[in-house]
Amino acid sequence: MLRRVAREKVSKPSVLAAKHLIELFPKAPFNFDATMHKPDHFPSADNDWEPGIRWQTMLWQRAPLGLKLENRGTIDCPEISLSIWASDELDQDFLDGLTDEITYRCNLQLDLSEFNRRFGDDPQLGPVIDKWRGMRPASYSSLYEYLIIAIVLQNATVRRSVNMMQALFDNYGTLLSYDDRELYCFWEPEVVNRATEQELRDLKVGYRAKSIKRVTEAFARQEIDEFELRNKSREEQREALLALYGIGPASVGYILGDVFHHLDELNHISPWEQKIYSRLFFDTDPDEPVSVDTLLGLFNERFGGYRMLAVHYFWEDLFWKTKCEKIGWLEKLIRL
DNA sequence: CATCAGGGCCCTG
DNA sequence: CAGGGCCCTGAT
Repeated sequence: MLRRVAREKVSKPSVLAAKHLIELFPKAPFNFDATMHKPDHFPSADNDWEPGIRWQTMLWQRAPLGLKLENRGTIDCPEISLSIWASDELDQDFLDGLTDEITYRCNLQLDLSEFNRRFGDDPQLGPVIDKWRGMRPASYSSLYEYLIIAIVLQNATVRRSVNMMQALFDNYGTLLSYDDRELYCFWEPEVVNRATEQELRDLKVGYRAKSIKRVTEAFARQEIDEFELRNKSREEQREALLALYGIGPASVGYILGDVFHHLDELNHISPWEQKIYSRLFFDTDPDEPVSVDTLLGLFNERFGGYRMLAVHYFWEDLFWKTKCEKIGWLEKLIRL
């Protein structure tokens, strides 16, 4: 049987000419870089970062946008300058809605004071909070987009996830040009919904093609609504997400934390995470990790109410360190 | 060259 | 509820 070769899009980028500027005021304390860049995320063509600046594409109200977020403040007096590029002029209603959405996704109004008060003196967490004070978990994507990211993460090394994501952008994304750079913007679910499972398979996503297809279909048919889900309970959200084909407890755990901001969500620890936590909290050899139950018990006892947020601080701290220093034991666990 | 596990999940028995 | 299969890749 002949296999169709995936079509490579070689279209020129669409140039976004119209520019708008908005000031955002996150709730202090706010750490710009630790919120706007997560070194544990695999690099993808829809965003870029350098200290003080994050570029991010965004599909909002069917309009592909180029965003640039720039740090204009300090941790205790935060301010973000948000530049927005679009193909056409945007009206005030659109900009207001967009501002609200970015504020939600990036968790800009999160009040960290109780967390800081409660754990500021913790011998292990306290120093990490001091170091990253104002950091918060954030999602830069819609729920649909995050689900796609979660699917390409499954059972793959980082390099493979990067390749799968790039192939999807090349074929279904929109290449945008703004602020002297070219970044891909996500597709509307309808676009991938028109593709066949075989077309997706030809992008070397493997058996994930079926999951991508089924999840996309659920959004194209509007069987799942991110904004309705935001107002439901954590368990209702969990149930709705688990009902999606190809989405299991590991993906749901990330989504409840990053997308829906549940700061106490931590039920699932995958084997590679187990090794890293064992080393961090019990100083064990990664080859002989402590049990998942032991780890969950420890988190529950020490960080109850903020399990996900607390672990997020340790986790990000570790991955920031890997940016500038070699951590031998960790490199084996993060397979590139 | 072959074999295998990987930042899961589904399905089967 | 334990375990096999799944796509592809790069490490061994």
